[in-house]
Amino acid sequence: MLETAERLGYRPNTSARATTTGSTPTIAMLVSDIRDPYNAQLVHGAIQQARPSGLMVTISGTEHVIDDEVRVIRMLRSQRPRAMVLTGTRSGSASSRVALLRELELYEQDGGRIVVAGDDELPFDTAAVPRREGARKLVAALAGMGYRSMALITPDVDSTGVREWETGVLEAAREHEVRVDRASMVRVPTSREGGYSAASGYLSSGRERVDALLAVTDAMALGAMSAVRHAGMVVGQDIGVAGFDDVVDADDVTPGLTSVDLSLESIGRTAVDLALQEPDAHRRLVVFEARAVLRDSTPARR
Amino acid sequence: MLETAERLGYRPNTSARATTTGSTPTIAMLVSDIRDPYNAQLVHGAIQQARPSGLMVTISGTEHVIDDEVRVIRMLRSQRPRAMVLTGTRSGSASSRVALLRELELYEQDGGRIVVAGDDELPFDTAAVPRREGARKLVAALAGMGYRSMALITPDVDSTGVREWETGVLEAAREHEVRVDRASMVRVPTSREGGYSAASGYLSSGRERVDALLAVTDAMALGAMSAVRHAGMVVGQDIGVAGFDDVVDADDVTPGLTSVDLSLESIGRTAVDLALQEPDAHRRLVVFEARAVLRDSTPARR
DNA sequence: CTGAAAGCGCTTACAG
DNA sequence: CTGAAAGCGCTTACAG
Repeated sequence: MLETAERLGYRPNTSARATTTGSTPTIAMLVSDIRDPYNAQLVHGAIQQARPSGLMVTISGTEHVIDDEVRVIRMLRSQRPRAMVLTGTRSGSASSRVALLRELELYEQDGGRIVVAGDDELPFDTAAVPRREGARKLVAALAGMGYRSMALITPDVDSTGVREWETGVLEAAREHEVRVDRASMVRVPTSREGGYSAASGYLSSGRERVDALLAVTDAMALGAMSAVRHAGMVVGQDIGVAGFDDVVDADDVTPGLTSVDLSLESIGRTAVDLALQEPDAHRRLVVFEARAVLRDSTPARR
Repeated sequence: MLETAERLGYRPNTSARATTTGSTPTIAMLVSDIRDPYNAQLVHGAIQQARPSGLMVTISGTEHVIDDEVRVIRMLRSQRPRAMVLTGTRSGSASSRVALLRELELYEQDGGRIVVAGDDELPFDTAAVPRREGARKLVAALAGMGYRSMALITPDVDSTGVREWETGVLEAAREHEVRVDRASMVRVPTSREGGYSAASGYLSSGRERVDALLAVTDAMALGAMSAVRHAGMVVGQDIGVAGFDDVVDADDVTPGLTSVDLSLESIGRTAVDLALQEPDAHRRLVVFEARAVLRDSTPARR
């Protein structure tokens, strides 16, 4: 009997199973763009953790706009995934936010589990990206190496993630007596180009030179590095540049880019882990360790 | 009635639907490692194409070993995905290959569609990566810029993809009277480190210097670039280096890496496209255009 | 054209 | 402990 099944290549029908159990053995991840190494690391961690439990991971693209996310979640609900993992940050009106929470609540009522792998801004179990701590550690490390003044390269969209980073930077700056020039920087798109234009704008502004440029993502920092070069200066020597996320293959850029390792892969794994745990009365919040990774783009001063 | 459904947040149950229709509205992609930009581009293309049709994309990790792939496909069959998209290359014994084909055949008998996004080495509809043409174009372009001799950095695993690349290189080399030093290179892992060790081995071998080093992936080429630097030479000036895949953000490496754009994203899209077409008596093969992208790592000679 | 019934392949509660 | 029946939420073929 069993061997007949084996011979015929029988495989149990997950869908049929799911119609009785009420859920499908999959984890649905909502990710903005899988080509972004930040997201790829999260997803990779999730896949790793899901596989031993026989769970599939599905990827759905969402923009950072809540309304779009709501639409995706509605679609996803049909699928009855065991869990949804929300990543990234989102922006949108208050009413959009209500729609999002409603959609998620309906999903939970159906027995779905919701987990956030990212910023701690939604009322669900979350594996939190340690932006604030990471920013603090970075600034502390730079201060220890003699950096006394910094300018920040920040995105034009406001989000919890960016605020956390800024808060961390400012806290550590105050603590270590580092001057932060905030006013000077325009807010730019979270991209390489954004970083480039912000940095070159700053360098040509005639403002007092700062010891280092801090960008909220590695991509922006790379743009800033190239702006520094195009301004005829040497990164590291004339001005330090640091990123965030530690997602750039350090050996591929010269000089190596100082950044902050956010242990994204572990966050992805933990998100799945949380998803597989029974829901609890109190919300679970796992915060990871961040680690400043110092490279040649910020050599010790003097 | 309908509005009641709407108010209660009703969503049709895909699993129940699937138990009657026999398949699930998902495309299952088998990918080695989603963190590899090569794979991320394929997957991104697939997601783009799948979404308008209301299809989810699931990602399963596989090593490049057939037996592992067979295991994953068996699992996946339970899911009854509408289609499976195979990527990458695979190696394994003849009997493993038989097992793979059997598993895939069972899946097809169940009404599943199989599509390859990668090398043309399996008897299914395939969106083919234009490695051979790409290699030809690269060598032709370099020959046109005065490169007369090249050494190849090749992987230690044999695969259709590598053979295609080699074939393309050799064809174009013959045509344009470029000397290819094959014997000298050891076969190395397909990684940055592999590229480094192959290149440094070559440079310290005392062999006659060649005009350029050609690597079968960008990652290997990056390793080669750093080996060149560590050998006290200047990439581009003393020796050219070229990669393949055009997956490296060119602005982030100095000098920019010459490579070949394989239109991976379109290949991902097309794979889904093929998956959604009715199976046909004759196998469909879509071959894409490759494009040599010349950058500073291979300046014109003289 | 409409509506009730049968069936998809499972799981689970229940009778024997 | 085993095995037949009911039920999961759909689709589809069929009777009215």
